[in-house]
Amino acid sequence: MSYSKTSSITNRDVAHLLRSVAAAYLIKNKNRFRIIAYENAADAVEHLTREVRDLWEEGKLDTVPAIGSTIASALDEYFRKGRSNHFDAVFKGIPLTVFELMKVSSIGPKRAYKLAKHFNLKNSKTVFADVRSLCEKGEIAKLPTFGEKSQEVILRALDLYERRKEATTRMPLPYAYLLAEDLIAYLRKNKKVRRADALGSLRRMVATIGDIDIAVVVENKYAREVIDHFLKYPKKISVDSAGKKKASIIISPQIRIDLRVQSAKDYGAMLQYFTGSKTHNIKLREYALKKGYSLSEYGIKDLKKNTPIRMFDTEEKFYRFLGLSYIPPEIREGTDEIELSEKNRIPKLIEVKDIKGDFHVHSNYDLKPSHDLGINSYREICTKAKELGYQYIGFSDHNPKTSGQSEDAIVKIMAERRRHIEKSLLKIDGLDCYVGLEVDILPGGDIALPKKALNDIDYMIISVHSVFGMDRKSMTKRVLAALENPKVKILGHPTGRLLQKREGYELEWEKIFEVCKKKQIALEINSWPDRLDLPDTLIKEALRYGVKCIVNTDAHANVQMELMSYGVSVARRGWATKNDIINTRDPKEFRRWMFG
DNA sequence: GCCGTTTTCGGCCCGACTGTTTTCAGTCG
Repeated sequence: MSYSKTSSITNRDVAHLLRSVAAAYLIKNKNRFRIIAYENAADAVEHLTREVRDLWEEGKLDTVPAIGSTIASALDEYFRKGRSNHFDAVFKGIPLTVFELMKVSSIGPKRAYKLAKHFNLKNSKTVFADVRSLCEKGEIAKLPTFGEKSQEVILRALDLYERRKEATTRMPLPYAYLLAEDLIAYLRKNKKVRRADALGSLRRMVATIGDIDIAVVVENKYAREVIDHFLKYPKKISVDSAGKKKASIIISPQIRIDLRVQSAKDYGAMLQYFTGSKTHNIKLREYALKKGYSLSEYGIKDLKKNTPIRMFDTEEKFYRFLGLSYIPPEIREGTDEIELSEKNRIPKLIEVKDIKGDFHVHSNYDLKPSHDLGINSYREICTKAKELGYQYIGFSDHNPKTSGQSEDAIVKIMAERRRHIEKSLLKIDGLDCYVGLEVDILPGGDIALPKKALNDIDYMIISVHSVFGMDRKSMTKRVLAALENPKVKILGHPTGRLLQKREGYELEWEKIFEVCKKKQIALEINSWPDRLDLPDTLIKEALRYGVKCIVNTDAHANVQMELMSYGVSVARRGWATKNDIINTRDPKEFRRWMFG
């Protein structure tokens, strides 16, 4: 089973391995709860905030939920030797092509096995082409329990799979939002639609979105009509399924839209169910079951009494009936939110209206920067900040480039910039302006600004903008060295990830957290759509360490200053309260943090 | 195979849609 070098095994690899075990057991008709156990273990590994291989090295595999003694010892052998007798035994007799075929939607373990066995498919490299040609020859339709329609479905799914492989599979949250808005506007054109919401991972504000989930309120008798309307969405490229209560369309090879219709009186249960996450829902249902209730998208059934299902028009009532306080969608990830909600200890998460300033904004002032300029002047940025209701603002142009100009020239540029800002923004009522700079962290850990220029700025955001490929240890050393500079107040987009384009670099986070806490340096939560960096799981860890964060937009144009809400949503997913975020403080307190 | 402030045994989330069947298996979310 796809054994690779054990030192580079990622959580995804392990999750895939465990899922393959589950599939193998399903094919062999083993106890279905054992199958579920392996699927749960795979889910758990996928949701870990740390590398499972690191946990294994530290002897902490048993701290992973859903991994018990059996799976732990099999994984132990797997990490040590690159293979495990236990897993090998499970996979015995199952062609490896099965686990390839399962990547195609509509092909699950059973059908994959039937295909691989019956047609003796052994070459994982050609298996998709092999199945395609079997479809085209009409061979698949002849198989028992398959048929003409199944053959067609498989052919279509193969098309999608191959087209999807070329493209990235998920899109950054803000792009998905635009798509969802367009669809909702289209749905509302049908007057029978009383309400429409984007749910699922969109409502939970996950950084990258795969499918888009939409729910609408419609009177039962019009459900069919609204679903038909949905199926005629102009951007649709194919219909995946269409029933009386739900339907799915594909709008590009990698984007599927699921629609559910429900009446107003039980819409609360629908919202709850369709928002997810899957893990949250499963845990909630297990919790309810212990109290004698069964949950579904239609409401709550009392298992002890033979009463009709209880309906809820709002989510708040749904949770309250179960003895739980409301849980914001952003933290419904199946960690510990249900336990805390039961004890009424869900924190009050930060909101957009709490934000009082933006500290990562690029202007068009030409200081011969190392990276791109913005398009608005300092004054225009201030006007925008006032419009957004901010009480302070920080200008953080990129540092002047270090090649091609002397240190003295750079010092001069910086002094001139400071004079320019002070002159042009002498008095703006109710808006404190800070002169900042976003400075590159050079590969050796130095910062890309001469010492003599430090006097002309109030604060520095330091960021890695080059040489991303360093190993964890060296990168940590590099960042720690740069954090020592006294003018550093913010570590910018701390992982350097670009969603769907570039993985972030690895850091020894405990060390970073420690220094940031000691020196009162804020970790940035960057709202830029392709960044959303710091990621939510790391925010949660940072806050546990007592580190503060700051939410910025990294705007290069005024309109981008409006993207703050995405950064705030990431903060919320990291369980951040107002108190955890520096730029919610009132101007006086903020000044104290800046210069204190 | 995992898990436990009712349990170390006896439970384990719930339903829709499709195709191939003629009551259900497979897949999906």
